[in-house]
Amino acid sequence: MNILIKEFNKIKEFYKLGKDVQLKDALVLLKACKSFDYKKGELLLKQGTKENNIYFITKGLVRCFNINEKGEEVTFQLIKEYQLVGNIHFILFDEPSKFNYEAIENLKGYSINYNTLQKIVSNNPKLESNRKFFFRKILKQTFGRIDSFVLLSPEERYKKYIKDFPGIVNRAPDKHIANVLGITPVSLSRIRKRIASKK
Amino acid sequence: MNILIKEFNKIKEFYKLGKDVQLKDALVLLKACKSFDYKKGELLLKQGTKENNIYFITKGLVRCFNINEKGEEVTFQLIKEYQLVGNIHFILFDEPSKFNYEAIENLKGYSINYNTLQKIVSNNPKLESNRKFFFRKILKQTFGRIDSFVLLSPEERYKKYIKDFPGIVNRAPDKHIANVLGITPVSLSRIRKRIASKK
DNA sequence: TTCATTAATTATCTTTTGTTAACACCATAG
DNA sequence: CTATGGTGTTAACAAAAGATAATTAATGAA
Repeated sequence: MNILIKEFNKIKEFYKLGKDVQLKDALVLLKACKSFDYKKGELLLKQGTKENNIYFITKGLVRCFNINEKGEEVTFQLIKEYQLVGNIHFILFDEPSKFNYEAIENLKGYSINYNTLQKIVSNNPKLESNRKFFFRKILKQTFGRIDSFVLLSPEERYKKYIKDFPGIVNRAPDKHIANVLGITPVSLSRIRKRIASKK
Repeated sequence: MNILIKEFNKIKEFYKLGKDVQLKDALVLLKACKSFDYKKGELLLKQGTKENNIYFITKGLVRCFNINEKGEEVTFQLIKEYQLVGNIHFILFDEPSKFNYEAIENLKGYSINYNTLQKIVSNNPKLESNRKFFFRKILKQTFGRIDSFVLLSPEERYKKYIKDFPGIVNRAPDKHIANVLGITPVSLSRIRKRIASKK
């Protein structure tokens, strides 16, 4: 129970939910979840499918990547603890997922079917009125990211990334970080060196 | 009246609203709007404010730009006919706008206060259930844009832009287009030349 | 129309990035 | 323990982008 409270507060903080949402409101939801365990390397969601589970990560790191026509893997983003993983292309756009979601560390968390979640949320006014906060968080992240592409150089973007997502850089391979920043791994290596030599 | 039907259908198409929304549902909203007219160069919304009007553009082009600490103007995006202009930072995040919104062509359209709009929409189930389509459209655009930064080179990004937003390139100054693509105007000019010489 | 201003192109130079390949490092399976 | 595969760094070169300035083109106001 203590662990539940802790995790609930983390979600609340991360998604900036309203102060009126209490653990008891969320308990209906949490009861409908089942806990999961993925080993490093396993896939949570597959590209091209309309899989419909939502995963809430309590431990571990998820890589969201696309396999393009040339067969290359391009990492779109990295998702850490207390964030949600879901088939966004299906949920938002009713399209097959453009991404694979892979555990790049051993994972723990809770999952729920999106339809089930929808039903529970619709039947609970407090949860319903907090739905928008999740969209806001996602929109804020995506806007901030476009900002960083429009306004910043790759080097500045890297600095911003390690500031905004502390620790991630040490947990994921450079080639994935490079993808996220829109540059090559070689270039990332040089940027690192450049920054180090300036100090 | 005929013009209203035309414009309503354009909104419906652009934001991919549900097929069950009829003009009569939207009429409640449209009646609460007032038409506006801005001359080229005028500002619809100012950076740093919490202005709360929504503008629906029927004619003209709007530039959304930020003035940074150095006093430089950086264009974030260009908004054309049948799209909505609103203080997204205030509406979504309850923060002052990071952007100025400027008419770069003479503008015509309809505007409404966001609070008024909210009330009308909440009281009309058909409109309420279509609210999400606006968020979807915005999210889809922002996701697509991050995609293009992660996956494409500046040259490819430019090609994609003229494909996705045909005509815009001929209506806005290059320096603004360059900002949107995250490159310098000089670089855009070279990209143009390069593409032309390949053909 | 002319003049003044702003924008776009071109040129030059420097810096950065992409590409490819070699090499070193590390983990781990055999 | 060695062999293997994956990953990060470095090198060398080509291509592209940034910065700055000069030139040309376009725009708009008087």
